[in-house]
Amino acid sequence: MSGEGDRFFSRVYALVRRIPRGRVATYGQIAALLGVTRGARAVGWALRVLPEARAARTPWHRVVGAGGRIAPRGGPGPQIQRRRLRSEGVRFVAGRVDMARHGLLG
DNA sequence: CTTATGACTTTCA
DNA sequence: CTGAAAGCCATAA
Repeated sequence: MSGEGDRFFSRVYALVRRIPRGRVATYGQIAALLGVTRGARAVGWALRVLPEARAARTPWHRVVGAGGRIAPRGGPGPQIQRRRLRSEGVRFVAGRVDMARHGLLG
């Protein structure tokens, strides 16, 4: 198979779209769920190039770094992400998402 | 095919 | 706790 639907990026978007409101997943977890144990950076790349059209229906803000850290990057991204998560009831502890409470297994 | 890139992660000092 | 260094991956050029 080699259609766009099989592209790694598309699979990342599809999985991110399944993250429930009020919950978060790490880049590494998403990569692992896609069968790429150490593809965290690739997941980050996928979200970095996330088309604005898809962004509207993709809860990209529910993807955080290991330990619940908001991935630092240029622009207002981090601030927006933090605000959206808080509006969903996600709790932060010491500037990091409380993974024990909002992580995939929490 | 070879390099470069980046919204990562882990390890070590 | 901080920060640097190295490892890893899918893409782009």
